[in-house]
Amino acid sequence: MEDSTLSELFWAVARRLRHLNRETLEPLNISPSHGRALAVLLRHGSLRPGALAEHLRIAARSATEVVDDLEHRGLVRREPDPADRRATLVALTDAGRASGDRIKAARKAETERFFGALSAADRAELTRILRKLRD
Amino acid sequence: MEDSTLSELFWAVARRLRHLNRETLEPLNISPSHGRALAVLLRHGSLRPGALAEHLRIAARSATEVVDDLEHRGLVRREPDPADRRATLVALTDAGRASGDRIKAARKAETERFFGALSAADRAELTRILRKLRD
DNA sequence: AGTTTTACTGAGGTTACCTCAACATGAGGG
DNA sequence: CCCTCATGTTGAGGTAACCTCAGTAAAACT
Repeated sequence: MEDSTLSELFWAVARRLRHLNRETLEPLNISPSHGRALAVLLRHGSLRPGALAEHLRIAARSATEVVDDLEHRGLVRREPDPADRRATLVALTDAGRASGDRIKAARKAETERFFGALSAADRAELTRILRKLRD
Repeated sequence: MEDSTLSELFWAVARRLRHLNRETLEPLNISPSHGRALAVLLRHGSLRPGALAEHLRIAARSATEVVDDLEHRGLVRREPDPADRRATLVALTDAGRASGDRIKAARKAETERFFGALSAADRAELTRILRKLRD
């Protein structure tokens, strides 16, 4: 990786962060994509599969699959949507909520571990610059 | 995405960059992973599948697959390694070299387009900070 | 009432990886 | 020289996380 375009540097960092992420999730027995789904449900409460898909930016059909898996693991439960008989609501079970909380905590610790290598000033700079790139 | 931990900000940016990358590669009819392999071959010349795998940080078996695809598209060619009869060398064909050059140019333009939103000073800062995170 | 739209899901496909085992060759020891 | 062990590649088969397309049921509009 003798390369030094900004893109490649960026990807090298992304790679490290992704690995770290996988490592923090592994002991919780949760894949990154399931983790994301749990986080969304934790933030927004019960959602229809379609809405969950939008939050995760995946196709509705793929959300069905994620929900299948989570349901199979007892982390979510499908309930009929009282407002629309075509629809289903995906709700966290107690186990799911507990799992989600653990994930959130682990993720926070991980972020601190990773970006803790930077000074407060550098973190602020990075935040400022990344915001520009995001928009 | 009301969230603003540094991790999530970072991923939001990564997402934009990945999309841009896919867009630049699409008209060249090359998938990101094939593009990476071509880039490695362009930089390092003919390589054994195993060595290619190391550069791409994937399993040797997976490199076989990438090479299969590229060979099928006429972008690389397998040659016997004169130094070791167990081994094979993966060499770029003329078409592969041309394709690799086009990719390199497109990628460079893309990087400039993306990070061009930043001032020179910001780019320098970002480089400095990302380097710290990479190591 | 009839048509169109919306919500979900079965069937089946894709990409980009993986492990494991087979097979050939190479390299070192006795 | 033979035997064992290591190395390089690949067939077989698997996985995660996506996708599209088509079907069914219910809702909404005309």
